[in-house]
Amino acid sequence: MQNLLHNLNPEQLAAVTLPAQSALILAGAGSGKTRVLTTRIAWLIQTGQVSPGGILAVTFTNKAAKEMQARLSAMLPINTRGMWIGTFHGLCNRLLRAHYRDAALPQTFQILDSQDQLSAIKRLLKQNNIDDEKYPPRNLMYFINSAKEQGLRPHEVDAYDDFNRKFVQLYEMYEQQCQREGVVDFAELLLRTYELLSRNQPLREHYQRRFSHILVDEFQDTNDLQYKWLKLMAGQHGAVFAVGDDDQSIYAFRGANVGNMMAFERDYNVQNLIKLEQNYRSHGHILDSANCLIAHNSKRLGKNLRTDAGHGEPLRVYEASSDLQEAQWIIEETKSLIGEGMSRSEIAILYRSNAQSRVIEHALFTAGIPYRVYGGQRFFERAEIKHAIAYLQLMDNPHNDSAFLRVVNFPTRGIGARSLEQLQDAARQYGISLYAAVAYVAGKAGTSLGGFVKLIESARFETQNLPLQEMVKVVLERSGLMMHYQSDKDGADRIENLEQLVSAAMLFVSEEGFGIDTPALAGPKAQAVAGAGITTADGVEIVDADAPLHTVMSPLSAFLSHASLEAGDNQAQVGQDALQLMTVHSAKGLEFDAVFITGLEEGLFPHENSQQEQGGLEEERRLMYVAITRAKKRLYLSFSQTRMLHGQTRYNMKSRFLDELPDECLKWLSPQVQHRWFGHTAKAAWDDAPQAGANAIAQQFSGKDIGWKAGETVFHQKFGEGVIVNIEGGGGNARAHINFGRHGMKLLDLGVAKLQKVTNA
DNA sequence: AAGTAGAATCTTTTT
DNA sequence: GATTCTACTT
Repeated sequence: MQNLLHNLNPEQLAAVTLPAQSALILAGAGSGKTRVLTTRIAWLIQTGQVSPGGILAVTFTNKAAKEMQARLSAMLPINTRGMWIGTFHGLCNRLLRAHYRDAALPQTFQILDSQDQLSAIKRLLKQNNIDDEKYPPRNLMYFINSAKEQGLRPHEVDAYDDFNRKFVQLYEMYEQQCQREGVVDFAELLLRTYELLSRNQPLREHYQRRFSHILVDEFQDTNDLQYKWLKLMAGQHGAVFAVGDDDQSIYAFRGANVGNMMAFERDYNVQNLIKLEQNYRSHGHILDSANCLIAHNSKRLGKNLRTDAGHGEPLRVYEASSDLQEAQWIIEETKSLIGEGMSRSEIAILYRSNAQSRVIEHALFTAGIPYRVYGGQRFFERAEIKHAIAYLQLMDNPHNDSAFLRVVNFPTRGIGARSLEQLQDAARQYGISLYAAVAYVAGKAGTSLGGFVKLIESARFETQNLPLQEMVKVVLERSGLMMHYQSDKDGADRIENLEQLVSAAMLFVSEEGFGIDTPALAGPKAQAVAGAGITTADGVEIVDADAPLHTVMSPLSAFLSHASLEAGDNQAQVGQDALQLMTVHSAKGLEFDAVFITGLEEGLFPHENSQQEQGGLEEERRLMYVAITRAKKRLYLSFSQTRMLHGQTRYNMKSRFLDELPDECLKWLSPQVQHRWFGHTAKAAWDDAPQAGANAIAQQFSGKDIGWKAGETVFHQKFGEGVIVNIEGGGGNARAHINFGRHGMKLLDLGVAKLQKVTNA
């Protein structure tokens, strides 16, 4: 016991050892959140308050779930494999497999990832001759997902106008299509499980009894359905231990509702609210800046981070003349950090949007500095992998039309649009899947399609007794995928990926406890483990969904779920010591010795699209808060006067977030190019000057030229600071478009408007 | 039926 | 600027 709890600070200790009641832990950035969560579980088990089977720990990402599992294994002398630790979606998948009949799903139901879902929607629209200009597939997808995330089925959605009614109708048709095909999307996993448990009393009560302790990570990221799901799981007596940070809520755009934290406090009458405010990550100036920035938000539960570390270095702020020069500056600074002995992997370069990485990558590449970009394409999202998976999907569930269409003519086997049209007509006529409809198509089309069906069937027959990895191997050959990429001159990488799929299958099978000799199609062992089952009042035997996957599904089904739920690594070349490039979103949860936050410009960060959204600015500010709190020792902030975006040069003003940081924490670095336009370089002693000094207004220039140039920052009595975007006309009647940020774009007569030059740094 | 040229679009992202 | 989708050609 002693060793479990030692080194916890008073708040952490209080949280870990709370009585078995619901609690809300407000865990600030770098306050030891994961440690509290895992120690809480270990403590509950070690003190005998709960058995491992009584714990349900829910996370959002597979990474977080794995980390929790790993830490627990280190803390406890028991096998943590049997514990229910996973993502919302992973846990739902497991439950639905075990209770597939009650959930009205085929045993081999398959999971659509977002790509699959979008193509399913496009197919639906095309099939029903619906104008996708008027009803864009993306919007429909968003509509469907947000309805599901609120727990709403089509008939429950408020259809307030004709347009909306059409969406509702399409939502209904989409559902029918999914049901027919035996596929579920991500939101459906949650909703189906929720409905299963709310309708089935014995089942619900069984799980409610079982899970006496429910622990939730990143609670601020839960959506409405996830909140309802948790509530249902907990029942009247379950203790929910929710850990989160309202200031780090940055996923509202995908349905997360910070309001769930307040709702939780109210609904559960939470007596135990503990704030973890002691930060173990960042130096003082960095933390003070973060606190000061986030204080500008109004809707907060209230929290202020503190540290025992000293002030440390000031935040260095740099104004570049262009995005290229910003990248150049980053390189100079990283070189000097590396020179000081910092390792490259401890330096992160953050940006608001992916488009910004290109310039930086180019500069790093030219300079020969190794770097790693996060957020690229992931393993299971690669086209060749998706193709291979589609063959496997058809072998497990031939009614998956998406999978059918993906590979029916890939590699090409002479089945074109006309044959498929015929097939789709037949399928529609009989209300069956494309695969089943093949039998009804006659003539030449029928022959080539029949060949495809034979291919799938014989592949299934040949591999029925083979373990998964062998099955994958056979499928790669029999499908012709290997051959196809072998004859492709740029196919080498794809071949390599396909070979990696075989290793992935092998690894999966051994890690998930299937045994590497188990046939891929062997049914779940759950039925055999009768002891785990319970019998309900009406005599129905319930086979309990035990934690390990092999008790509820076949290796193939499990692997296919895995491919959808865990798209794999999205980081390139792991291993070598490289700079870390990523968006601010993907940096959440990580920490680095040194962090660069780049592109701090109005329109970029905060992003212009956030202005229209309710609460958009506050979310952007939380995003900035997340970015700042990633840094341990050094923080660099930069913005640029000009930037190439979407093939156009943009002139942005510096981000308002820079103005929201305390002057005494900042050190403005001298700009190099500020006054080159006027033939001389102002070399003020700015190096150590705080912002106020650097913001000094330069004297007005007079002379023959009009004295203004695009990209310059100016000051206007009424509109404040703005950036000249372009100048039209000349001499006495020159006019300029000036971007005043919050006040919008203005067209001003340069002869009339009383503008002052601003040389802000 | 398959490959190629022009047009539209473009925050953030996990499951 | 770069990708992705549609329309057109062969």
